[in-house]
Amino acid sequence: MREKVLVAAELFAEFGLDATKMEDVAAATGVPKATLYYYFEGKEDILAFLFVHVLDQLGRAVGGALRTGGTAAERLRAVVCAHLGVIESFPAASRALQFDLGRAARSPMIAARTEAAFVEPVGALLVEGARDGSLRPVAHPRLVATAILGAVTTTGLNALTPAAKRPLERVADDLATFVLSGVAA
Amino acid sequence: MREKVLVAAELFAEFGLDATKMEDVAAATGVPKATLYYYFEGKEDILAFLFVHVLDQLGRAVGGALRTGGTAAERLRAVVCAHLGVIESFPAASRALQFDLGRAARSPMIAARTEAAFVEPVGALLVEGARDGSLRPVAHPRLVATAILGAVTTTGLNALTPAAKRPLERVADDLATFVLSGVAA
Amino acid sequence: MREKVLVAAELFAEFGLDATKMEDVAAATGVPKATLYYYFEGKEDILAFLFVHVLDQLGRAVGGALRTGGTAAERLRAVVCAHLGVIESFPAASRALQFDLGRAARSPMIAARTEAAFVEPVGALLVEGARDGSLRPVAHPRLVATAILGAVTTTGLNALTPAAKRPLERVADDLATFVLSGVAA
Amino acid sequence: MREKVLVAAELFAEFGLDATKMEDVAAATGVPKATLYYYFEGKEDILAFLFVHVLDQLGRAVGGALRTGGTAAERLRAVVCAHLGVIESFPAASRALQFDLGRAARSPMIAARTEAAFVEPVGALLVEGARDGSLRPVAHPRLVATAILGAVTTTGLNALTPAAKRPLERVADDLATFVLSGVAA
DNA sequence: CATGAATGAGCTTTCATTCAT
DNA sequence: CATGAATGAAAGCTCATTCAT
Repeated sequence: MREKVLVAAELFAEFGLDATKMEDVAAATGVPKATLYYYFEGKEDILAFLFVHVLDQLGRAVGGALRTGGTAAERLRAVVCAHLGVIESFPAASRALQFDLGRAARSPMIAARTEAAFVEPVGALLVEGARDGSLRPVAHPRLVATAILGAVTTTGLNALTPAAKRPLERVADDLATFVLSGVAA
Repeated sequence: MREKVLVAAELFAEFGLDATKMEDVAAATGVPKATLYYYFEGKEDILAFLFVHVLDQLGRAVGGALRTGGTAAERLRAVVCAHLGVIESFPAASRALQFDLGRAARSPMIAARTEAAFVEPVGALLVEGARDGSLRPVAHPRLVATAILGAVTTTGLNALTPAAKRPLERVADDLATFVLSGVAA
Repeated sequence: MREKVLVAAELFAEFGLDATKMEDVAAATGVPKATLYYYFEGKEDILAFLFVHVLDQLGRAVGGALRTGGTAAERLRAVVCAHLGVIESFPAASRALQFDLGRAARSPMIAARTEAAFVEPVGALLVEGARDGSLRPVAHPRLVATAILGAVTTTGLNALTPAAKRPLERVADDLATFVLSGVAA
Repeated sequence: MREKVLVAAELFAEFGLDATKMEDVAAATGVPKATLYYYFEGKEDILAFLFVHVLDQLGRAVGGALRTGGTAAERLRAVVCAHLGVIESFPAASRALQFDLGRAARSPMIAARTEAAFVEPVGALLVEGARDGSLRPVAHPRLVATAILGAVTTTGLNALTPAAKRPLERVADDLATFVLSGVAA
């Protein structure tokens, strides 16, 4: 029942929270406005549901990539691919999420879930990589993990979403190489 | 006169475009609502003014960094520092900008200016670096430039904006190293 | 079954008809909303049930007082006491009733029952008293009966309902004396 | 400007607070809905304005009657006439007021103003009458003042408002006589 | 008999914006 | 130039009520 609103992600992504009217969500889902209020607290609650859905997918994807065998470096590459895969699967919801990523105060819950789904596990992976020798030791793993999150998200949204999209693999390859090796010669 | 609205950047950053009422802007600036309409087309125009202001600063900062002497690699490092500097100088406006970065369709003008201020010159720098041998040749310079933009912006907003944060230099150093060398050993 | 809603009188008295939601009545009585609709036509029907209940009590109380032996004056005193007794027994419902007493058009049924329960019999008592010599002849018995109704109701609700209530007897005594002798020396 | 809503008293009196829509008030006054909100906090604020208006009139009328020369008894008779006069002048608003008289908690302000406009001064008059010998000493002046308020209000609304209204003087005379002499022989 | 689930129909309120002065 | 006053246009949300089970 609640899942029906997933098709409204497109709306929120395209127009944002405020420009998306409950009327629109009702029209897009075929669920009467009053019924939406029967299942959700309000508009923000619907958006939160969408976000949690995407972040859960991200968390699962990242988790799966981490459980891959191989060195930390190999697994980090897998994380980048998995992350891009989620963006490709839920482009609208991912874009919607991006809007509010910075607005941390607005929803501590979102910030916390982002932490748990990405920053925390990737930070740990960086530490692990420094031990197994496949990654360079970094002074502040979480800061770098955040940088990776930003790089992948921004690139993914720009390269995958629009009409003329490049194949996922190409982007993933370029991006993973950038993350692993940087741009220095 | 128009500059007076800069103090309202905080509002837009904190609450977003729609949740920020003209009333609030009037209260924050001390300029009567009707007078704001005398100087601006409307609410969006005020926000655009804010964005253009930040993007101009960014463009100038990036341009200055590019005119620095040294190899492309050295100048890229300078770009990262300059970018972080702008975020530190205008944290609120930068955060506000971040909200709408993904909402490309919303304001093609913003997308164009972001291109001109960052993606385009940094992409060119990457190509130049490949020639002078200080940077690794990359298949898609703009894609990598976008990744850098995302990495710096996301990290900058997370590491610099909130209260008790690390010194700019530390963040800049870690981040530039990540951009140049990646995380691989 | 239907009597279960009597506990909701408090709600109607406190908040009025419109501000009292079926939800609230359901919560207060423990009877599910849909079940209330099984036993009542709707919200107004529930309120009507409450009113009829009180007015029946009032009618019975007044009737009882009238059948008391003694002069008309003595029986009028008994009526005042009985009326106050009903208000004391059903303070909430009495207060709720007061709200709608003036809104005559809203419910002719209520007006009719008020007539039948009080104005009519008390008016007759006044006429009777003029005959037996215990009461002063009045030009318009119903008008005076209405005045008595207003005096007792207003005083009763003000003196009995609130926390620091005086004993019923004291109020009844003062009030009956006022009704019988007025305030002239 | 604010006075324009006085013509809406009829609506509130006829239908009550909740059944009277802002739309109706706008239509009745010719003032656009949004403009009503420019001058009033909301619907309740408009009703409060109406009440205060009537209570001020009542207070003034009572005050005027009290300043009349003569014994306390004579002045009490004047008070009853003045009170009925206010009801006759503002029948709609008076009826509207009656709805909420019992709902004290809802608006302590109304209760306080009723006190100040009627209960308090009339109570004092009763005490004064006991001194000048024109009125019978009563144990609880305020209680009796409340009874008088109820008698006059209830009677006034019932006898004056409806179509077939009796002349004010007749009602006033009967009522004043009842208040002064009661119904006993 | 009872009731959980679902919804149609509105209404209050909020603002961006305008314009006479 | 600047602004206080006024308002048109919307939209979020609530609830009484229904009905299948």
